[in-house]
This record gives sequence, structure tokens and C-alpha cells, in this order.
Amino acid sequence: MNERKLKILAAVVEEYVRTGEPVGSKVIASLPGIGVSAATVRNDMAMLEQLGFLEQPHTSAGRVPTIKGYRLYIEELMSPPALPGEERQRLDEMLASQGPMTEELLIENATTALAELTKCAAVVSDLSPKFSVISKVEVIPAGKRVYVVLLITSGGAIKNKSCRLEFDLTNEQLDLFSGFLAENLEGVSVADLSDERMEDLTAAMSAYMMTMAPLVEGICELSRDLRQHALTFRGEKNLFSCEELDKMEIVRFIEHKDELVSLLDASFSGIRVMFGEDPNNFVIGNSSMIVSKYRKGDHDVGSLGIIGPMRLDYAKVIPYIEYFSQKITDLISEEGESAPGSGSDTDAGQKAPPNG
Amino acid sequence: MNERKLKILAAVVEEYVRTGEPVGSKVIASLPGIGVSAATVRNDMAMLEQLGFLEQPHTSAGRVPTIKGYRLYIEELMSPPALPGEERQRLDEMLASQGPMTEELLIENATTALAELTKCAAVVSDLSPKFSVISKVEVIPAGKRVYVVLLITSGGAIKNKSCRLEFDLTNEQLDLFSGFLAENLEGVSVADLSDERMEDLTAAMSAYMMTMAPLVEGICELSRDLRQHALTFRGEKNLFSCEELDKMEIVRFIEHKDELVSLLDASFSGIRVMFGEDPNNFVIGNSSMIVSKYRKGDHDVGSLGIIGPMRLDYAKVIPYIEYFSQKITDLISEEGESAPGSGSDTDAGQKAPPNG
DNA sequence: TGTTAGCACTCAAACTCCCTGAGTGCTAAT
DNA sequence: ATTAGCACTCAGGGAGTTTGAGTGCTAACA
Repeated sequence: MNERKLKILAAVVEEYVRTGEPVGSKVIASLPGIGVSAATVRNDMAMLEQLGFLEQPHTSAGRVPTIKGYRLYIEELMSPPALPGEERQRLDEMLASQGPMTEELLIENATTALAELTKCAAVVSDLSPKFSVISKVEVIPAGKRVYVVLLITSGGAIKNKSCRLEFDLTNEQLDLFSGFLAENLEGVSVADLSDERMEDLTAAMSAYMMTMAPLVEGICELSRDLRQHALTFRGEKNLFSCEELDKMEIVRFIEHKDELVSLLDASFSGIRVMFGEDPNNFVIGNSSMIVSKYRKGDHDVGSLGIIGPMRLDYAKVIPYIEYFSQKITDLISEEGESAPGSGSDTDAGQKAPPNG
Repeated sequence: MNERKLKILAAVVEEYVRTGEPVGSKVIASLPGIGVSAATVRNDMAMLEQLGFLEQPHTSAGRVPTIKGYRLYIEELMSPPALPGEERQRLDEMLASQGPMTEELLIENATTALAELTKCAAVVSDLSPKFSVISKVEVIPAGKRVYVVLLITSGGAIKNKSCRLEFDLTNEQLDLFSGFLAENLEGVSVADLSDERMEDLTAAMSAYMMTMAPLVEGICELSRDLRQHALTFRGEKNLFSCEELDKMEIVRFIEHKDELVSLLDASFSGIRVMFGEDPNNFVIGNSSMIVSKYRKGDHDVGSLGIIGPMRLDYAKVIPYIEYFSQKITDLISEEGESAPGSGSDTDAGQKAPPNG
């Protein structure tokens, strides 16, 4: 594997990404920076094919990169351009929103921006609320025997749920219960708010247990919500407008996008690129997925990435992903100290990404 | 137009819906209940074609219904089966949910169920919160100078938003403001909660205006939210798995589904069937949309329907739509007095005069 | 007058055959 | 080690052919 062969491999990848057609020796030879004849290129390409970096759709066609070829290109060969200052500014603007910012809103903007910039589907799996702190618990009477429980986190997330009790509560009961909740839950990390902990709490106030059970259950559910990966998904349409992906596979994929979480969860650092090769895998065939983690303080608290065709301009899109993951890390990490902004509108059940 | 011709038209529609292939005279002649020869059928079909109810994809193919043909079939010819009791029970179960039922949840369940049952995309445009009553307004401190405003309606909708103030409120200020809001807003119909009304209110408490402005603005926004059509959409995947619809058109459609509201808004009664014929229209070509209104008390407060291929088993799906719209009407109308439950039994089996 | 059998006609779809051209591998010359 | 040249391969596209489902029309029949 000499220098020139690598250069030719890179050229094939880039040319193929650009045109979508198998690329022949003549085209490569005519490229600036190659400087050898088509015949020489042919010899090298034959070698690269033997090594498994290229393949031919059929005998008389040009070469196309294999997954192994893409991988080598991405890991060693490509040179992603640094984002110029103006570009960064543009990206920052896409993350911003007119109201003050919450983590949730930030994630949404980032996903939308990523989908738009890369013309791929974009996905963010966010676990950051889990590493927030409960800043407020409220129980609000909302009708005959109906009560709304409300959980607010330091990250600005607001979750609510209405519960029905068997009996109405007296004001004293309500105050007592509210006080109890405030004392025991406010300031507690969401991560610590496990079901067991809740059970301990309810045991501690067993006198009221019978009556309050649905409220406690409601709070459990809300905290379970907060501890769970929230999946944000944008740009389905970009998948559909992509010729090389099978429409039915896309549909199947979108239906099961929850399963993405397991892929996004995997621990790694830096940028990770996966290819939809294994037909048993739920991922779309002939697709690729590029992911990066972001952090909050010292924890990895989420992953963001894109899903698109394997024929993708990696050198262009990877810097976007890197920039966003870094930016999100910065923004949500600093957020801990200063109070969270205002402007969120969380709502029970609303905005489940339109069911696929 | 004699009896037999109508029977033949109906047979062509049903056969075409069943097979998806243009249907020829021989097939029709062999159907039970026709009892004439293929030649006779041919003569009748030629007549039906002249009248614009059928057409031929090409000279040597069978006949396919035109839009006019579908319309006649739907309005006069088909006989939708009454839903048997067990079927109704199954549908009721699909509407129910384990937790306490809210209008919002009901709508969601109905949309999902409709998409699943009909294998089409299902859509519900809901305006019912507008005809609910504010049952609770709360302002909750949620951090330094951050307050969450919360609106709960009699229908069970909960909206919240966090706002940032310039200064922290004293307890007295908070109590006073809360009391003021409760007194002036609770029990008020959401429809009456216009921005002007809010302005009047704020004028009435102008002393606090400067400080409270963001909160008032927040409440305005929440009530604006409540007064707006909420669009619920399910079953995109069903559109994509439908051969006869153009994938790109589907994508375009899904991107602009907000524009559906204008179509769903139109006032009509009973069941309405529309066809995606006009290419300027944003609707998908070769598709059809079946909609029905539902009411709350005396107002039409929403529409629900499905979008699928024109080649659709109308006789099967229309009863579902009728049943759901009746059921939703019953459930959200009774809700005013007693809290909504799941389980009332109502008759929705009448044949609605469809509307073109 | 309405219905039917028969026949000639039509035309999309599937298939075959052939040509073209891009691209290759191999070999001999440089 | 590189290159020019040549024979070879093969997908894609166009033209011609066949097949068969389905039609309209007409003449005979009840």
C-alpha cells in the first residue's frame, strides 16, 4: 500500500460521492494530483480491489468503494475542512431561539439544524434530564378528585400528569403532602429518584398511602420519563428523497426508531461511523450512521448523529456533528450554575414525534 | 341507467378495489348476481364509460372506476355493513386507556386506532379545548426569577410555560396575582379568553403590570395554544406502503400537513369524501380523504378522517369513521357534567348522507 | 326489443436479438 | 515501474415479435 494507492482510493471515494456513478480509471487519471496514466491507475485499482477496498458492480463498470474502503477513507484519508468563523456563527444561530433556552429546546434545534445541513435524517438521544436536579414538585387540584402532579428540573424540563384519586383531599392533607414532597424530592438528582427511593418515601408516610397512591405513582411515572432517553428525530423526508435507500426499509426503520437507542447508547468516544450492512440489523441497508456523544459536566448524557446513504460527503458532514456535540456539551454543562432560562412548553404526551 | 347497469358499476368498483387490476367483462359476468353474458356486460360497460363512470387505461384493458364512478358508488350503491356488537366493543377498547381519560388522549387513541384499522393515514383536527372552560390557573415559582404558568381546562388539557421576570415576586405579590387570576379566569370559556380580554384584565391590575407582564404574556400564549386547531396525524407508514401513491408526493404532503386544517375546517355534515385529483391541490394525487365532523354539545369542534389511496374499501372504512366520530362526540359532550370515563354505549350505525 | 355468440381488432407487457460504449485485464514495449 | 494497445466483457437501450386479455361490432336469436 503505497502513497499513490491511497491517493487513488481517496479519489475514487470522493468521485463516487460526487457523481453516484462507478468511477473508471480514465476519470481518476485525469484528476489533478494523480499524474499517472489510466493503465497505472487500473493496476492500482485492481490491487485495491483485491485488498477489499473497492469493488465492481459488474465486469465492465468502474469501481465503487466497499464499506472497508469507506472506513479507511474516513479514518485515515479524508481531510475535513475546518469550519470558518462565519459558518460557526451561522450554526450558532441555528441553535438559538428567540425565547430563552432550555435543554430540550436546544436539543430540538440541534436536531433540526443537523437534518437541514446534512440533508440526512438527524437523531438525538438525550439523557440529560437524568442528570438534572428536581427543582420543584407540585400537586395541584384540578377538578373533582383529579390532581395534577408537576415536576420541574434544573434543566428547565417540565413534566405533568393528571391523576385521579378515590377521595378529595382536604387542604391540610394537600399541604402536608406537598410539604413532604418538597422536603424529600426538591434538590434531589433525577438519577437518584428511582422507584425504590420512591417506595421508601411512601413507606415513610404510610398513613396517607392509601389515598395518595395514584399521586405517588404519577410522580414515579414522571421521574421515569425524565430518566429515560428522549429520542428526537428529524428529516425523515431526507431519507425518502434519497434514491439509493429502499423506501420500505425506511418505513420499517422509522417505525422502529426506538431501537436506535440501543445503538446510540453504546459507549465510545469521538465520532463513530456505522454502516447498514447486516440485513438482520434493523438499520437501513446501504445506509450509514454517524454519531457523536455529548456530555454534561463529566457524564456522557446523550448522542447525536445523522443517518443517510452510505454515499455521503463525510468530510463535509462530520465537522457539523463534531461542532454541535461540542457546542451542546458547552451549553448544557454551563447551565448547571446559572438558572435555566424560561420559555419551555412541556406538556403531557404532546409532541411525540409523529408516529411512523 | 337501469338497475343492472348500477349493479355492474358496483361490481366493477368492488372488484377493482379487491384486485387492483382493471376488470373485464368476463369477470363481471361470472359474478353471482349478474346473470347475463359477458357481451351484455360489455355493452353496459361501454354505456357506463360514455356516461363517465368508468374508463379504460388503454383499449385492450378492462375498466376502472373514475372519480365520478367512485362518487356514485359511495353515495348510492354501496351498502356499508353495520358494525356487529363485538366489533364495537373492540373499537371502544382501542379508544380507552388505563389512566384517566382526557380529550387529548382520546383524540390520540382514536387517530391511532383509525390508522391501524384502515391501513391508511389518519388525521384528527381538534378544536375542542377552545370550547372547554379554564378550570385552574397556577403560577409556580421555579427558580430565581423563573415562574411556570399553568393552565388546566375542564377537558383535561394541561398547558404550561416557564417565564422569566425581571424581579422575584414576594409571597404577597404571588398570592395576590394568583387570586386575581383565579377570580378572573377560572370558569371562563377558553373561547372567551381572547387577547383583548387579557388586555382588559391586565389593565385592571395595572399596578402590577410592569412586573407581571411576562406572566400575562405567557398565559396569553397558552390560551392561544388552546384555541388553536391541534392536528394529530398517524400512520404515515401506511401511505408509504401504498403502491399507487407517489412517494415524493407523500413526502411533500406530510411536510405540509398543516395545510390540511383548511380542508378539515370546511363546514359540512355527515361523511365527506374528497379525491386528490387536482394536481395544484396539495393533496396527494390518486388519493382520497374521508372526513367526518364530531361535536361537543352543539358545536362542531373537530374533524377526523383518513387519507389513503382512491382504491379503498369505502364500505368497510366509512363505518369506522362514523362510529368514531359519534363516539368522540358522546364522550367529550358528556364530559362537561361528569368527568369523562370510558364505556358509554352509543349507536353510530346510521347511514350518513355523504357529501361530495 | 333486449340478449347473446362469434369474430376481427387493439395494445400493453414480456421476450428476444442486436448494437453500443464504457471499462476492464493482459501483454509487450519503453 | 509505467504505459500504450488490444481483445474482451457486459449493462443498457432500441427494435422487432409474440402473447393474451379485453374490446367493439354484427348478426342471429328469444
